Amino acid sequence: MLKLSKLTDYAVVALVRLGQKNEVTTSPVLSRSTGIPEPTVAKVLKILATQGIVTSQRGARGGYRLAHPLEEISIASVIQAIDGPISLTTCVDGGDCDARSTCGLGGQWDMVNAAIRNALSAITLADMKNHTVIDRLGGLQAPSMPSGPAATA
Amino acid sequence: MLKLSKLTDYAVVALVRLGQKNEVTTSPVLSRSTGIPEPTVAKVLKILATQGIVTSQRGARGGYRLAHPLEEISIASVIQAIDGPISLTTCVDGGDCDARSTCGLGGQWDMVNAAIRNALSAITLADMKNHTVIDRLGGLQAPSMPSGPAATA
DNA sequence: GCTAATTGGACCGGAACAGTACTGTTTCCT
DNA sequence: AGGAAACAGTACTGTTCCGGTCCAATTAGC
Ligand code: FES
Ligand code: FES
Repeated sequence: MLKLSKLTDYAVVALVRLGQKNEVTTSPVLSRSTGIPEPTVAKVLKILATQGIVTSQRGARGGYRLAHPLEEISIASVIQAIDGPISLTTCVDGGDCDARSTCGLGGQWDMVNAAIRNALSAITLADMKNHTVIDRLGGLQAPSMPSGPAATA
Repeated sequence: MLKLSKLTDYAVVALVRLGQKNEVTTSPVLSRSTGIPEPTVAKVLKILATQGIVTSQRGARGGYRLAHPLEEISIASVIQAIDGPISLTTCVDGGDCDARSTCGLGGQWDMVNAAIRNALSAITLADMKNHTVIDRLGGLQAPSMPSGPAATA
């Protein structure tokens, strides 16, 4: 349904919360503070650690800390860390599409895909925290639409 | 992975092909012309028919025809017809998110979701056919990005 | 050196999707 | 009228992927 996994949603919440208290934080603490189930938030942080979004400190008195400030972490990077690369269709980036030769849509999906990716890259976690997403998206509505699409609902 | 289902990909290909020959076309013909397996393309067209994207003519010499010109069919409408509504996270539109009260991201996802939806609504199947997607997306890149996000890869 | 705390990685169950098959209904052509 | 062609709807099956759980590796502190 063009939806991203629930893990990604959790990741954003956890990261924003991590950015508010700028110190090493453990999974249980983050779980209590966000309301996300403890095992789940732990898993999310584990993945984020492997992707370099957060740095981890093992052992007692360990925990997680942001690798970059919130302003430098884009939504896209979080999505790609959890859900994998942003690829609307299988045929972007030379995917193994069955109807490659006959479809006639050569590479147009790549454009759409890149547009989505750019939009998501422009939004940072700081925007999510400060509720300033709308500012960044000001130019996102299609600029010129001569013959308005009808079947949009 | 923020990917839309393969059926949607097929639907776009089939619809563009349908728009090229502006006459009633059968599933087998469309299958041969697009390279999509016959049962699959049939299933896709059936769904599109129920959603009013195409009109169907039953019986011998029957087939499918576009209900609207290509210029009036947006990518978003096709996606919604096949994959259901565009909802990035479960918490858009009053979803049953577990951490609603504690997450602190009140409604920001709705903004992001709406942006994606608007972008996809601005692209029509005619743009896909004519390879003019890039034109429509010219204003999609975020306008101002003072402190560029670093972790974008 | 031992214990406790915490991350790291592997495992498993279940839901959603893609694809297939079958039956029924409608329409055209002979 | 009869048969063939094509859509409509439903049901089924195999597979993939997400979500969650469990145990092993690692480090700080006493
Ligand atoms: S290459 Fe995938 S549909 Fe054209
Ligand atoms: S409402 Fe879903 S994460 Fe905040």
